[in-house]
Amino acid sequence: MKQPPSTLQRQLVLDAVKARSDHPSADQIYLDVRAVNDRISRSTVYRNLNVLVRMGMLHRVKLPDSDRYEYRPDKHYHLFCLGCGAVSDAPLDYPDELDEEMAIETGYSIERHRVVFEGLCPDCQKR
Amino acid sequence: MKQPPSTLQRQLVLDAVKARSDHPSADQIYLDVRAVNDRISRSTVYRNLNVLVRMGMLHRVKLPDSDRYEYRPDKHYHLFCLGCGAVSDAPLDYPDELDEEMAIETGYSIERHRVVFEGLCPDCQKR
DNA sequence: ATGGGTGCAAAGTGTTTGCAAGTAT
DNA sequence: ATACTTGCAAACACTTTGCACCCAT
Repeated sequence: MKQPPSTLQRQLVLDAVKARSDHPSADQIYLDVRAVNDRISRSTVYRNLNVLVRMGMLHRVKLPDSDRYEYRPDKHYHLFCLGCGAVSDAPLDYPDELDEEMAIETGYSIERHRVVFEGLCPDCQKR
Repeated sequence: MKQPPSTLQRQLVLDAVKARSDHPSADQIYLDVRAVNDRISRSTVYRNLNVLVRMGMLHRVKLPDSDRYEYRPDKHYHLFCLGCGAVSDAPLDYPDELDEEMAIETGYSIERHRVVFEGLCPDCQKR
């Protein structure tokens, strides 16, 4: 039941995330949205991020510093740079079987797993 | 260079974490420490958790809700219950090779990766 | 007219920090 | 003496919420 955004504000939030591939934080999205329309409030951006995530149109990435958002629909792993906070998608497949295995082993019903690789990006290594 | 805790407060914080296997949050640790000595402040607990993590005597587990702490020294994965927030260690080995692979593929220098399985624990499934 | 969405300011969490006083070596 | 640690309160970063108003159906 994926509905399209029903307000201008919602659409702008979605567009802002789509327009970036660097996993922006809520506040970066707010700033991008503000650059387009400076009458939109921070709470509206936060609220709409939550709505869009609930609708399944965006995904929230949980990182050591804060939550980030992405448009890419498939589950995947992430790389986090401890130096500059940059985030990128990891070149690894998401193994669904692992969730099933874990469910069987532990009795949990597993919805997903999240993986974050932490290290220094090439730029930060030079410094 | 693992030094033993040098103050009573530090020792109590370490003891409180050691005494639990349920990955307590900073505030739960604060409460446990308070139960032993009610003159210890919240900031002292937070500060000492940071010190102990920096010393390598404790490990910080990054979870969707807040940071948790554990004494177990080896890297491993975690299970997080979306219902009640319970955390446990996952029965899976930590593959060091994966960090090397990722480093080669991406140019990052990888320090570690963190894995959290999210789902419902057996108790929460019943509800 | 009804239900959802908005902006604003205030409140909420979880954590850190400035500071003056205290403690250990 | 020196460097480190404490308790307190205030500050912080990030996010959510109460409320009155607005908009679209």
